[in-house]
Amino acid sequence: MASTPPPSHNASNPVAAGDALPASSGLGTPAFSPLYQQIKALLLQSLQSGEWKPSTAIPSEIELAGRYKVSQGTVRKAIDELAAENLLVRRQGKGTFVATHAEQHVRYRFLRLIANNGDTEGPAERRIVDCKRLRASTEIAKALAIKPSDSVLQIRRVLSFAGQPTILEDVWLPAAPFKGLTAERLTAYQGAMYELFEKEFGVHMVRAEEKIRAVLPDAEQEKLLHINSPTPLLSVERIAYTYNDAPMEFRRGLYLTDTHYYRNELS
Amino acid sequence: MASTPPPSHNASNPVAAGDALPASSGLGTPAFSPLYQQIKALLLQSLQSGEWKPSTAIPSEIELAGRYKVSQGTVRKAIDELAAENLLVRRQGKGTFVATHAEQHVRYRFLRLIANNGDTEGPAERRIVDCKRLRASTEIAKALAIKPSDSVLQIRRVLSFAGQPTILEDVWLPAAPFKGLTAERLTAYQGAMYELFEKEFGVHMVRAEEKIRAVLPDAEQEKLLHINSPTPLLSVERIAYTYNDAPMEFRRGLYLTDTHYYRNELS
DNA sequence: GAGTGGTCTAGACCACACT
DNA sequence: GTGTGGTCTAGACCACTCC
Repeated sequence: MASTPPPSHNASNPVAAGDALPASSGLGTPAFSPLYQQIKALLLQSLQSGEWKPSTAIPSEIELAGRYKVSQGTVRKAIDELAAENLLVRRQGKGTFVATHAEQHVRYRFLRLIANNGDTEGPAERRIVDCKRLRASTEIAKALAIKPSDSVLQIRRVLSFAGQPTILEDVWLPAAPFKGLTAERLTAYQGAMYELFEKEFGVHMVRAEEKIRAVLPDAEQEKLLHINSPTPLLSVERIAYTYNDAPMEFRRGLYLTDTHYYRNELS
Repeated sequence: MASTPPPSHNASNPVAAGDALPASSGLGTPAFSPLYQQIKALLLQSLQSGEWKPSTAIPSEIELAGRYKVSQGTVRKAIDELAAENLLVRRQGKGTFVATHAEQHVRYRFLRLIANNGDTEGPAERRIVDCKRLRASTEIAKALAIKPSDSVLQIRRVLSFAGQPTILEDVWLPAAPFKGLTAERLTAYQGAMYELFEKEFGVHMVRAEEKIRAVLPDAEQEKLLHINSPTPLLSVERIAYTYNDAPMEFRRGLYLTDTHYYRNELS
């Protein structure tokens, strides 16, 4: 009994690593996938499908190990990666939780604008200027990976810090997943926009890409930001993605950078 | 022999986790430190001290495990973290290597400027405008964590893409570690600046922080970038850090963002 | 084939949070 | 105390690289 051979584990596993090993069906790579990656994919599926909702706990490592018929260590490694990607949050002694935008310290996770004095507060005031439904331009359609004929919501808002309008933002959303979103609901909601998306539409933004440029505002933009003299602004174009790497938001922000700056860490 | 008790490992270990466990010497936190963190610190020390040089292989996991009297798994976890921080690079079948700026695909690791058409090429031309030695201003001294009376090197250069001057950069370095750096050596060197720092001065930049704003250039800056009409620029202030988290460079870049953009990923 | 990192397991024990 | 994640170990086997 001391020499029980460990089960040749790739035999009866949750996901077959490959149907036939040497019979590479024309592809150059056999696409070997470690067990923990397969587990990770399964966990991801449970997140995508909404089986586990933001801020709730997922099953314990031991339970998941039993469910998937693998060791706890393998589940750990899968969860480790999801935690590193900010999809899950581990809390020792309590459990592993689905990440959310609805918590104080991560509320403005994607907002990199910091006050010169180091204050890391979110905007004090959020004013919805406009919210309307229209057809996607080719640019927007491309960013959101939808057809130009599809309809989108366009939201314009101004964020202020200490009474000073600092950010002018245009946000475009595919109309279908956000059916029922109006200027009133946006104005009424206390909290970050991504928090609203999560709670009211079940859309959780996972990651985003930004393209940053320096621009000069036009007359209308100057007016909304209370700018009198010629002032360069940061143009921040963002595409935000949800679980399955599907783009779910396109956003263009104009940032005033006299009292604030955009902070980035390189490594 | 099947029940050899595993050695109560915190007894004779490389670094004592704490001299006396409950005798918290006035501090609120006992500062429990896992073994792998201690190993990580030791590895970090070998990197800092220059014992292992960039692009060379460090000892194998098995050897390190023997050296530190811990299991291979513990060494693995320490290396995993250093690899995640881009200090080490793992290569299956070959070994674990000290990260370097001197490789094609990571040469411009900290340069986030991308051509609009997606080209990810580095600058085609690098022209050194000036390189002189002077006393640190209070701003520079603060950024570099040195005394205002200390001397620093100031380098000014222009980077061009496809013949078009696109980046105007001022770089400040503490004079001491970079003794002997001249405009001639900078001009002569083929490769990225951080590659030169690494090879000729043993200074390896590990991470950096950037503050980004939109600005309007003055007359001299416009001239150096061949700008005729009023054009807003991206101002990118960077502090770069070496192993021990010591600031070793302050840099201010002015980026032309008509043909390029600054790319950032959020997660 | 020998050496390296990569995966997987099983089991012990520690630190932390709730109750 | 019980349950959860966190650490550590020892050993087996796999995948990749080079000789």
